[in-house]
Amino acid sequence: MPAAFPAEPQMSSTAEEEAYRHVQRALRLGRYKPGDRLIPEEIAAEIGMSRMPVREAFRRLASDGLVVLRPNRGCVVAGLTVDELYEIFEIRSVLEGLAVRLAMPRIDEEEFEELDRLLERMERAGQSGSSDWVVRHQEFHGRICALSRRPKLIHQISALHVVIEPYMRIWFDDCDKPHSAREEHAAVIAALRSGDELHAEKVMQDHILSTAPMLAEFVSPSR
Amino acid sequence: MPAAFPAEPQMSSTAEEEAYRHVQRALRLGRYKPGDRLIPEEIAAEIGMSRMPVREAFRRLASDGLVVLRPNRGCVVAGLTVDELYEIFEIRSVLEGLAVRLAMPRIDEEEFEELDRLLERMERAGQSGSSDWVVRHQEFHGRICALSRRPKLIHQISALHVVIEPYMRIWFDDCDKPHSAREEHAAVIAALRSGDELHAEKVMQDHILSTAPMLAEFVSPSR
DNA sequence: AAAAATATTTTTGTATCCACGTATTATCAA
DNA sequence: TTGATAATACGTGGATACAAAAATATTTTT
Repeated sequence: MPAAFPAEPQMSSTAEEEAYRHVQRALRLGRYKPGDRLIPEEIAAEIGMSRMPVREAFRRLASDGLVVLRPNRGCVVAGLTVDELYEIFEIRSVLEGLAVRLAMPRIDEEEFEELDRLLERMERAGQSGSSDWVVRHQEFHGRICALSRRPKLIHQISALHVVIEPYMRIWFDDCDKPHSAREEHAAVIAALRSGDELHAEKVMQDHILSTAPMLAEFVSPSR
Repeated sequence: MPAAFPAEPQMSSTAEEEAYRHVQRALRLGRYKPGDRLIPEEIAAEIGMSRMPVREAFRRLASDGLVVLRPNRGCVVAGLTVDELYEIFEIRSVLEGLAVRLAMPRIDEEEFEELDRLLERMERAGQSGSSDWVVRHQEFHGRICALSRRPKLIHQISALHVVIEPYMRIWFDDCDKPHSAREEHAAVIAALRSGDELHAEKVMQDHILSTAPMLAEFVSPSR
């Protein structure tokens, strides 16, 4: 339910769900900064409900690693240290590597064309400097993961994309340079076409690991 | 905070935490069966609190994948299908494989002796048929993970161990046969001693993947 | 007797209330 | 002025209250 990828359509039936979506969205867009305190009463007022559903939403957000909940001291926006950021990318590398390996046998020509299309869309967003490059990028990775047909794997990877999303946005906004993303992602597609599962897995791992250092510069220095 | 491994010592300061521990423990021990409905009021009464903290604990347990929460219809114990069980073991294989790779450079002779001790303890528990073989087994895997010094990685792996724990217990209880576990784990230690990171990673992956089919027999057939 | 409709009970979701813990400010002594 | 201490404001955790939804039991109808 963290859901970076699937763009889940369903309308929120409960107040808790609405609170969860509302705060998660704000966090992904970087509206709050790490360390900011989230006061249930304020957020509840924003979306017209009482504190209880918001409190419950906080629990889920804490499980997702988006906020930190300390007893009697409330809810603060989680931030990543450089080490934690690298760690997340290490984890992503093996999880998405696995996803690629599992996806390979399920990709037909039609699917390759879809991946090419997604790559193209990501590139266009990148050219225009629009920050929905980040969303397109998630879509690209998400599409490959989806092909693995492993719900829990998809879910976990998606959750990690949510956690790093604010940093991806900062990174993208701060670098006009047309970075090497295009070639790297094209290389992933090429590796998938090669039919060599282990090779493709490796290419995805390398792609992900090569991204981390670029983001690391934009992580708040210490803590 | 799912915590299969670290045997966190801290006393529960909040009611929510106590509820979380209480229910998680019951689920791990297999006291409830998949599909069982958990009624907040009942559990609250058991441990002497109101249903609010229990509700909140449910949210976390749902994030852990231990229960399923459906709006307006309460909380039911999650069960794994065969596919889901295999999927979890696939995920474990790459995560724990990564952990082994990262742990390797940090293991000294003293640590190897500790691993041997843990292997021995696991074996003794296995011989005596005591079902804390499962706990010893977690300790062994947990020790290796801990050496990776990657908090989030450790946390995720630990969470997966919690999810499969009930099935591990059923499996162990149902098989008096002294299974191949001893050799497999000894092989992991040997691979770590070899100093070849990629080899050790592979050995751990194979070990984990080879376990899945044995457990799969004890998963309720369909659903 | 089976199916449908209705009433009743149970349980869930959310709001409100209160006591306690924490942070902040004000007051005072060195 | 600075550091300790007391007073105050604020926020959190948890209990309780109540409305709405689901599940269950009951009655009615065919």
